[in-house]
This record gives sequence, C-alpha cells and structure tokens, in this order.
Amino acid sequence: MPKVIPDYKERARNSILDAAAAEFSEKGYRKTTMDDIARRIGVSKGALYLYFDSKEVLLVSLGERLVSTISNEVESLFEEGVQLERISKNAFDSIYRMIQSWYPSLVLDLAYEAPNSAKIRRLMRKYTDETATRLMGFLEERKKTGEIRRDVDTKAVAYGFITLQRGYTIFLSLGASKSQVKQSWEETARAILAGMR
Amino acid sequence: MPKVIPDYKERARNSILDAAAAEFSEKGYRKTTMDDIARRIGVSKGALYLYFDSKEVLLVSLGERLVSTISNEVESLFEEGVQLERISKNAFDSIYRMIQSWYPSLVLDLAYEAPNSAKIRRLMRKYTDETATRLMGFLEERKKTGEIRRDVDTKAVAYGFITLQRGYTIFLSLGASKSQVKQSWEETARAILAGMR
Amino acid sequence: MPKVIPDYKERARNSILDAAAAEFSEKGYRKTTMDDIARRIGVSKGALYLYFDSKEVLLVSLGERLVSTISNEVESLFEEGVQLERISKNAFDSIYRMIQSWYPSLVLDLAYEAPNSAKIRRLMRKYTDETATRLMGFLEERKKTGEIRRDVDTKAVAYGFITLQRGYTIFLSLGASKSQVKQSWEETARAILAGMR
Amino acid sequence: MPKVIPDYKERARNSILDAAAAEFSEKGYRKTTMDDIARRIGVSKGALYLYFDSKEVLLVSLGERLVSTISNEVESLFEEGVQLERISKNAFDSIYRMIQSWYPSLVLDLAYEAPNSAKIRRLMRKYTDETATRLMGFLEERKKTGEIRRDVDTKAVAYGFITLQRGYTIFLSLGASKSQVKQSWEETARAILAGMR
DNA sequence: TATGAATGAGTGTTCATTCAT
DNA sequence: AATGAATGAACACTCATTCAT
Repeated sequence: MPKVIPDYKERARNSILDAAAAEFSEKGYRKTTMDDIARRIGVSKGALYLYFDSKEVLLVSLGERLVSTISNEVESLFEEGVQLERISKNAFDSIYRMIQSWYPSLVLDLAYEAPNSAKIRRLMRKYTDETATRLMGFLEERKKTGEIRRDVDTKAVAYGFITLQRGYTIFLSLGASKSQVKQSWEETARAILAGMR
Repeated sequence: MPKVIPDYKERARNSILDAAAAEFSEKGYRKTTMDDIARRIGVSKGALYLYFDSKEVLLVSLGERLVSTISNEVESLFEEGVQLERISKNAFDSIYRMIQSWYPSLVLDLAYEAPNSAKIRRLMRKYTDETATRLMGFLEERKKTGEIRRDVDTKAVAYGFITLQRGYTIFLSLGASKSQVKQSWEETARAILAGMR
Repeated sequence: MPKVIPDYKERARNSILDAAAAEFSEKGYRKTTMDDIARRIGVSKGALYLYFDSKEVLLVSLGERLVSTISNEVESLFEEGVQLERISKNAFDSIYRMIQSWYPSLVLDLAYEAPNSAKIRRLMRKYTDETATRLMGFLEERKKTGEIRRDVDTKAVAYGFITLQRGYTIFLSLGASKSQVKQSWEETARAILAGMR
Repeated sequence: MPKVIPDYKERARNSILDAAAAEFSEKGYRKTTMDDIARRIGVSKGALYLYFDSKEVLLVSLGERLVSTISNEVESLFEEGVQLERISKNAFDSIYRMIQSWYPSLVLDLAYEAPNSAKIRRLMRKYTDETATRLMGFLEERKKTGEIRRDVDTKAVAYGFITLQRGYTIFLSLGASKSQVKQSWEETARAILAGMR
C-alpha cells in the first residue's frame, strides 16, 4: 500500500471493504475473522482498525454500499415510457449484477445480524421502505396508463417484489444456478404483472 | 428425566430439539450456546451429547423436522377439487402456522449455515426440490381443468412460490408484522394465479 | 484438581484467589494475565472463568477477603482494658501479618483500579469507613479514662492512622525492609498517642 | 510547533510532559495511550518518540520533576526560626499545591510501576531518602531549641511524615475531599509534634 | 523536525466438546 | 444415563513502537 496518493484513505477503505465482502461471501459474516480479511490484502489486523471501528461497522458499511447501489439501479430501471414487460426482463439482470458485484448473501448476513444491531435494523428498514416506495410510485403510474387495474394494492405487490428478490438471494446462496433463478424470476414476475392487468 | 420408560430416548431427543428451537428462535443459531439449551431443560451440557453429536446436528435435525412437516402441510393444502383462490388464501395461514410452530428464522439459520455444511446443503436441496415437485404437480393438474394456461412454466412458478415464502421469513425476522406480510402475500399470490389463467 | 471432595468448589475458588494474589503481588494487577494465574495452578485459562466472571471480579474478591480480615484483626486488637501503648506495639505486627498474608500492594492495586470500577470504589469506601468508625469509637472510650484529651478530634486522627497504614504499604511495595517500616510506625504511632494525652 | 527557536527542544519536551501529566492524571499511567498524549497537544504519535524513548521514560521524567519540586518546597518550608506548629499548618497547603501542580496520583503511578522498572525504583528511593534526610535534619535542629525531646528517633518520625503524605495521596485519589484530608492531616500532624515535645 | 500508516504481540473472554466419576 | 469440571482453540480488539516519506 503506497502512501502519498490522492484519495489514499478512500482507496484503502474500499480495498478493505472489497476484501471483507469477498470473505463474508465465502464463509459468512460470523465465521469470517478480522485476520482473514487482513490476510487477504496482505495487511496486519491492526491496520483494519485504522479504517473501521469494528467488524460490525464493516458489515454496516457494506450494507450502505448495497443500499445506495440498489437505489440507483432501481431508479434507472424505471425510466418513463418503458413497457412493463421489458422492465421485468431487465430487472433480473440488473438485480443479479448488483448482488454479484457485492456478494450474494450480504442481505442474509444483514438479516441475520439485525436482531443484534440497531444500526443494521435501521439500515434494513430504510432499504426496504425506500425501495418499496419507489416501486409503488412506479406501479401507481401504470394505473393511469391502464396497464394495471385500479383495484390492485400496489403497496402489497411492491413488497411482494422485494420479498421475491430477497428470496432469490437465499436461493443463490444455497447454490442455485443463475439460469435456474433467472427462469423462475422471469416467469413469476411475468405472471404477477399479467395478473395485475 | 426418568429413565425406564418406553420411547424414553425418543422423548429425550424431542425435548432437546424443542429447547434448541426455542433458543435458536430467540438468539439465532450462532449466538445460542449449548449451555443455553441445556439450562432450558434443566439438564447438563454433557447430556446433550448423549443424544446429538454436535450443535450442527441439532440444527440439521430441526431442519429435518421442518421438511417433513412442510411436506405434510403442502400435501393437505392441495386436496383435489379445491379452488385455486381458496388454496392461496389458506396457504398463508398454513405456512405461517408451520413457521411459528418451529421457529421463524430456522430457514434463515439453515441458509446461513449451508456454506459450512454439506449436510445442510443436501437437506435444503431436498426440501426445495420436494416442495417444488409437489407444487408443480399440483399446478400441472390445474392445466387440465383450464384454470392455468398450457404455456405456463409451472416449474419456474413453483420455485417462485417457494422463493416468495422464504423471502417472507426474512421479512418477518426483520420485525415485519404478520398482517403486513399476510396482505402482501395474498395480493401477490392472487396476482400470480390470475396471471397464469 | 480432584473432583468429588467436600467443599470442592470453595477450595477451587480459594486456590485461584491465592494464585491471583501471588501473581498480582509479583507483577501488579494490570501486568498480570489470566494465563499467568492459570498456569500457576496448572489449569486452563477457561477454568478460571468457571469460578470468577472476570479479572476484575478476582481483584474485588481479593479486596473483600482483605476487608473482612482487617475488620476481624482490628476488632481483636481493641479488646477492652488493654493499654494504648501496648496496642500500638501489637498493631504493627498485626497489620504486617495481614498484609503479607494477602499481598502488600493489594491496597495499591485497589486504589489504582478504583477510578475504573464502581464496585472497587464501594469496597474501598466501606473498608475506610468501617475501620475509621471502629478506631474512632475506641479512641472516644479512652477519653473517658483520661488517656486522651477531650478536645482531640478523634475522627481526624482515626483517618490519620488509616492513612499511615496505607502509606506504609506503599513503602513496603517499594522495597522497604520490615524492620525499617516497623521502627518508623512505632515511633510515629507513639508520638501520636502521646500527643493526644 | 515552530522550529528555529532557542530552547525549542526544551519547550517541546515540557509541553509533552505537561500533556502526559494531564492524561495520566485523568486515566492513570496504564490506561493512558501515547495517542491520548499526542492528541492533547495536536501532534503526531511519532513526534513523542523524538523527545522521549518510551512511555515509561515519560513517567520517569515526570517523577524527576516531582522530586526536584518537592525538594525545593520542603527546603523553603523549613526556614529557620519558624515555629513547628506553623510549619505543620503550612505544610499541608504546600504539599497539596505541589501534588495538584503535577497530578495527585503520580506517586501512586510511580509506586505501581516500581516493580517493573529499576529506574523508577531508584527514583523513588532517591526521593524518599532525600526528603527524609532533609526532614530529619530539620527535626534534629529542633532538639537543640528544646522543641523536641532528645530521645526521639527523628529518622523514624521523618519517614512517618513522608508515609503520611503518601497515604493521603491514596486517600485523595479515592475521591476524598480536600477539606476532609486537610483536617485529618492537621490533627494528626499536631499530635505527632506534640507527642515529641 | 514531523508525520501517520502500519505493525504484531498481546489480552480478556467465550464456548463446543470431552471425559472421569 | 447423567454430570459438570475442565479444556484449548479461537477471536475481536488494543497499543507501544517503528519507519518510509
């Protein structure tokens, strides 16, 4: 690790976060030791604590990265004028890319640690609520175009989509193949959309 | 614990499993200690090892109980002749009851430990596949009655339903209320069913 | 460590306390590790935690032993009818014996840790107050016999004696010889007593 | 920190010592980190090591400052011709001022670290011996004026006074109030002096 | 002269598992 | 069948000290 580089601190932080994501991904948050993370980037354990106060903070930071990425992805997914079916198709790749870019079981780790950490609970709540609101707003708009029936409870369905997405991360973390998951997602999402018409 | 009773061993095992479920439910598998479990039934830690080889085996056994229960529930849910909509309505209560009867985050614990244990991975795969097959068979039958279109990929949708159910356990474990989850489930399931007609 | 012995637990606790006292005595509380203590009695570190919740509790327990011993010694020192001078003479040996039987710098360790521990502060306060009260009561009685002038502030002097005793433990822990300390104590105590007549 | 100033080194050293005293005073030597000290003067940790070889040297240097101050104070306290009683009265304020000007528990820190450091032991011995010699010389002079009986062991009493003073620092560090300690000191010192007449 | 990133040897504490009784 | 004392390998986190810049 060179030292007099612009944004050095930022880079160092990111390199640690990447290592943490990789290790958490392999062994899960609980079984990963700070030593594992340090060793992966060839740095001493102590160095980690120069950038993050605790192992938990590492997980939370990863969660925050996840939330902000998801927000952006969802945003760009719902550009006006695009057809429902097409969005649904794109959605999977978008979600899958996102998940892979961090690590598949991050949501699981977060859910698992939530009972022990108010910070994580807050994060998850924010993540859920923001995504749901965005999704719902989008679905409501489609009511106007007639693509969705007036009597559909869009909030409930929005939560359904989020739930589905989370469920698939479990699936993936259990070793399911991408193609299997993709097929299931597309067929199920298509059915939901068709069912609201 | 009395000693010369028929099925004594069986009873002892069950009492330990119940205690384990209760403790895992409260603190999660990782944070639960063997001592917690032993203390709950007023027995020594050593006694646990007379019935179960390790803490992991405890979790696996719980998983097996879960799988067999679910199989039965799903079985009884899909009695012939019942209307799709009604089944969907009943399903949630049925699932919810099941989950509560063991403990809500068991699936989460299992998913979480899966990367560390071939046994758990096998169990989860079996659980997934069996349920999917049953669900699929059921949906296929409805194709004949015309309740479901011929071109629907019932396998993909079956996996979708399972995924949805797992996703809701995450939701519940994050503190969502039963009614919120129920509403979302019913609306989403209804949409899927309608979308297949 | 044999196991089925009457008072086994009590003995085990005491053996740990003795080892802790020996180690604290050599290196001071802070520099002593739980491993040092465990190794001294040929036991694993974990075993220590079967009997004491933390290192701090070890120190507090030692402190409690000290306080109760001191109370008893002071009590027996002040039997009625004994002459002031004789008591003063006996006092040193009594105190010295006490201190040595635990360890010289225990009071120092306690004083040092007091700012970090409410439990220790409480203990020290109790120790100080009880001893002072007893001492004061004793001196007040001597006012009646005329051995002490009426206008002496016995409370202030009682605290003076306690302070002197504590000061000598510092002295001893700095390597002063017993005889040197004894001589100083006797001459000083004699002067105080004479000065109150 | 400006650089090309006469006595710069001396000033820097002093500023570090002051910061160290302040931190040691708040948290005690052991619990104070080099970072605490550096941060207090807004300097890097590394800078500390340009002026002092180790944390221990910092404590020793503080001890040396203490010793030389005490020597001076004691010196000026015992100007010829002043009455014993008056000196005793002044002594407390003088000592208290001194102690506060460094920090109350410095002597405690030194006593505590003495077993681990020959340097500190030497320092403490020097401190003790010098003060005792000075005190003793002073008391011997008073024998000539008849204020003190010929048969008093002045050396023993001198050590008694020093001990008393150290004991009071323990008292203060345990949270005793200045007035309480002052009262005890005055009454006790008065008794000692009276008892030597 | 000064920085501050990095180190690495510790520390107290936990807990699944074993085994003599 | 049951106990519970004991183990020992971990593990998160700390901090005095170093050194390239």
